[in-house]
Amino acid sequence: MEFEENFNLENDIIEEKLTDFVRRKIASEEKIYDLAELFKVFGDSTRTKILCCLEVKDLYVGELAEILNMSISAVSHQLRVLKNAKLVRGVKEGKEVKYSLDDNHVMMIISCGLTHLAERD
Amino acid sequence: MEFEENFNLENDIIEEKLTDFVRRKIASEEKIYDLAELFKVFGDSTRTKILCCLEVKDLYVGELAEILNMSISAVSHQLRVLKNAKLVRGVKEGKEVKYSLDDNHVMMIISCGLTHLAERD
DNA sequence: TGAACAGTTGAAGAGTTGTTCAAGTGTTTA
DNA sequence: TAAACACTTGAACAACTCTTCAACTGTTCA
Repeated sequence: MEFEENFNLENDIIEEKLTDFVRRKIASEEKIYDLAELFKVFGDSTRTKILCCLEVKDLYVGELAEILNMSISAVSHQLRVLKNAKLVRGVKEGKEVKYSLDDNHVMMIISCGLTHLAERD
Repeated sequence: MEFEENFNLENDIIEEKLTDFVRRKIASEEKIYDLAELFKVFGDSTRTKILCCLEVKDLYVGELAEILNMSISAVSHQLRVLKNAKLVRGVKEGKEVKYSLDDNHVMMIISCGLTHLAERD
């Protein structure tokens, strides 16, 4: 009885230690949150397709819309999401806006994912 | 008038070529879809946190629940998503199920994202 | 100036997602 | 065998997401 209490207590301490141990080892709450927010942006095939297109060539919104066979409005909405995540950049050229990738990490992340897909099957 | 028609036609052709050119250069519709599905899995901080924990140590569902301060049910639901994406693996050990990372690409993708976050600010 | 063009933006609606709760499975222990 | 344990599963619901539509901004050209 007394022993069992001690045993449980010890278990609790070990349990506590494990919890703290893992919590201390992983990235901070904030970093993991930002990371998930970043991946969320890649987690839509329209946006991923836009990024792939922009790797090939800088493009106007209308061109992207034609390539993706989507409305200009839908593309524009997604470009805003990509712009907020600092994955693309838009430069006004007269009436048109030319978009390009903002960062060379973008395609690194994408090819990281493609490698995983290729090797998991 | 005739010239203008030709000119427009030529424009259409050039336009067509750009569209085809970019479409041919990018990954297939299916690959991009799968890629987005993969990133969607990373795009939730609970799941990303689970992956980070499992990098530190193989863990039981209950341990994960305690570390993340979540219900066992919620964790189990997310583990199923991760299992379906072949990112984690669960092995039954008596009453308990021990989960581990299924693939060494998992942490590569995560650190790819962390690098991007670190260098963009 | 005004009409056409290229793109942005806000609201709305259908669809999706993540958590909770309650009920279930399968294993162990008394 | 019955109770306890460690999960899993399905339904339900609130919160979020993506596209569409209509209205808007800003630029060009006649």
